Amino acid sequence: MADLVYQNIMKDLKDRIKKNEFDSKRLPDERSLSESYGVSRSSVKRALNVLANQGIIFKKRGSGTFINPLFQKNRSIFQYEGSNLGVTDSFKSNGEVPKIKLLDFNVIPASDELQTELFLDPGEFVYEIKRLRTFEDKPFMIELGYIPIRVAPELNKERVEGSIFNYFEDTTGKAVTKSFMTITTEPSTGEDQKLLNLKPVEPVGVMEGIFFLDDGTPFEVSNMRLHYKYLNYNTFVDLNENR
Amino acid sequence: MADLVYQNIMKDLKDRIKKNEFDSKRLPDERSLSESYGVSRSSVKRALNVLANQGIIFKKRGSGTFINPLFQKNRSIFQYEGSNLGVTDSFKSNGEVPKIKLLDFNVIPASDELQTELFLDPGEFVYEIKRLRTFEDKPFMIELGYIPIRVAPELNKERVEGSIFNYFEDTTGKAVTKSFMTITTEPSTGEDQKLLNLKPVEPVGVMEGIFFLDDGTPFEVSNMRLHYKYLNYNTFVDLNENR
DNA sequence: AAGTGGTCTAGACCACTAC
DNA sequence: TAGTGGTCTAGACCACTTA
Repeated sequence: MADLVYQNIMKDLKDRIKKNEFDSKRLPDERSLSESYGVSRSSVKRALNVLANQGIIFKKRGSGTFINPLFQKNRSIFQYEGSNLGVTDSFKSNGEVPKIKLLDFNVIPASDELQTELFLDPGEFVYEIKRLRTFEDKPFMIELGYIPIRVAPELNKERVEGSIFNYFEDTTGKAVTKSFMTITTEPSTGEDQKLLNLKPVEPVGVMEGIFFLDDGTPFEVSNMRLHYKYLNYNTFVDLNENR
Repeated sequence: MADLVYQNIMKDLKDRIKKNEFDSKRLPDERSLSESYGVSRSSVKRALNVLANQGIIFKKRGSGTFINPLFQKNRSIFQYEGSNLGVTDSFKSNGEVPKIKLLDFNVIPASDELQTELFLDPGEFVYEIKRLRTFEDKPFMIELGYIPIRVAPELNKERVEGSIFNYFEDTTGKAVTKSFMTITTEPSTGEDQKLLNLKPVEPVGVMEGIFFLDDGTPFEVSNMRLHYKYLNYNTFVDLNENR
């Protein structure tokens, strides 16, 4: 894929961590890695920072770099890692691909709220796309998305039955790379129970988000209701970078 | 507080953005900023990367660095801004202070799992602290935490009835600044329903995490069961793994 | 004292955008 | 072609941990 030094090192280290190559839970020091990979220490640091931001490793000044023991524990099939955005890419694809059933597809005027969130002018139109995602014949997510027609004028019924992000990137070369997300949970509604095969006592996880293209253009507002067993959101927070 | 070059520049730029100083929505180029701040371009880049990772600016190779219009137009979407890790500080902004009811407080040998997660040697002890958090007399969270006695030897019953993070920072000068969290949801158990005043059909949000000190020392493993109306997690994701 | 990660510099070259 | 952000280097010095 990429030919970037730091990304290659990052991927290599990730693989080696997954293979338990560093049984001591400790990585070699940065200067050694720099030498063994034949790159500058800065590039090693950059690779390590990416892994640290994903919560895979953490660094202790003065002592070394260590593998996060929580990283491989508790992995469900569907998992947001902060390293993927869309649903399609969030599956540990062991060959099996999630499927989509289109429930509803309309073009409607953007509400006030959507105008604000998608940065639209009054009177602009959006696609309203309601889909049910299934995996191995089990439904796990009801997705209600809104995409401005101005941004993606070529959507149609057939195209939204697959990954919209992938279709958009393939045809325009523009990728969806950023998102704001809000995660909450609710008791399931009658519709949730019917579509997701839930008992009344079983809840849904709700993920609401705005997705952006790399240049900052808002691309989609999405409301995702997940079967509670599939909500598994991992996140690493570092306060030093948040203010 | 900090005397770091990139953080000072980051804060300064954030202030200037909030003051609408860059009316054109476009920031000066990196080389100009480097010169006007009297620092290297690398430091400017680092400051800009932090802002980009917070979704406040977007960088477009070849054209420049731009302010996210949503940040100026609707800053409330950026709720994560200034957010804190601990429960106590999350409420401070509203003026109200949450209260704590201590349910259980023990010192026990660390289980194998805790040894792994907190980087402990066999035979080490941890505090087991079970607390109920209430806000305006309404309980909203059951918190089960484990803290190594080696890290915080001076805890006692009285002290864990307040904010442990704040107490620890006040007495040692070391702050809890990082966390790795997994967010899920579950139907409520009988205990949840009793303590959190939930109906059987109402779920809990579950946040499990390890909290770290700034130097990377694991400080606490925590399992938090939240009244579903209080689980509200905001996050910004940027696929471009910068830094 | 030795070893570790953190910060910062000065500069080279590359990739993309706009004109 | 000029200007922008992206990547990468080689090295200096600092702050902290461990022995």
